[in-house]
Amino acid sequence: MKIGELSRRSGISVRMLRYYEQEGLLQPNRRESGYREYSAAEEQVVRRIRMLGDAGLKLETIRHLLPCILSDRPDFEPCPEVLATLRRELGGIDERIKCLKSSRQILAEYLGALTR
Amino acid sequence: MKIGELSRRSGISVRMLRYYEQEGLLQPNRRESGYREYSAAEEQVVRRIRMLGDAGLKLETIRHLLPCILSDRPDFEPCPEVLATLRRELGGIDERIKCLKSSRQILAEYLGALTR
DNA sequence: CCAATCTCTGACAGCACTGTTAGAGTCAAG
DNA sequence: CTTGACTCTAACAGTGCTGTCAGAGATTGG
Repeated sequence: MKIGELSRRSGISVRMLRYYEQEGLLQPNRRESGYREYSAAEEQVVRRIRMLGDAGLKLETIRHLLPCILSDRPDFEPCPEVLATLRRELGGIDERIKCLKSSRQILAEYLGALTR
Repeated sequence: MKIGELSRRSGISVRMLRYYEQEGLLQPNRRESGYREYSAAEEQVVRRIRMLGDAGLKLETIRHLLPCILSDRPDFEPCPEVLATLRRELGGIDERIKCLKSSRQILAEYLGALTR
């Protein structure tokens, strides 16, 4: 599929799809004309990138973790650096979830008090 | 307390404390010299700002919610706009938590597979 | 074949946040 | 009172992400 359709399907702007590529997160095939051609697999990758991005990971971090999101099962010897990144980001996500839950509670309590 | 001490205690840079003020999130008293003087209450506000910020809320949003984090119980008629902001941000936080949990699962599964 | 629509690259701009630096003034311990 | 540490304001810089625009080429339906 061409970039416009992928954009429509994924909700990610054409601009950002090209940016993902520029940052090394995607390598779509090209037609002779130069047009990018995305596969269904790439659509899935894009959705995961987006999900991790929304979770607060930087694209550069996501790039390091690409091997993890390209295959469901590891089929290579895990480089210790990737392992470390994985653990670090997992910790960061847990931290962020904790923050969000605290914040949520503060706001929810307040909303409850307001609407009682 | 002066800005440096607050920075040390809260872990927020002096630069950012001044930025919070610039954005209307803090109004510390001033000594005659011009030095900012922070109260213990303000330290708590700063911590909550930080928490909400880490959770992904923009400072501008946090500013709208300030009344909610300044007092534990509402003592005024809730302006409908604040109410709407509150609901909207609560929804956004829920969404973000969902995202984070999904992402966490992807990474955790992969880490599990790698270290098995 | 033609026109409307899409895509390409490259550049510029903007936002939100954060750090750093400079030059001037303040504070506090000795 | 002197000195080193702190603070003030203002400005500039940089990062990460995102939009937009311009000019050229590709695609496709009629």
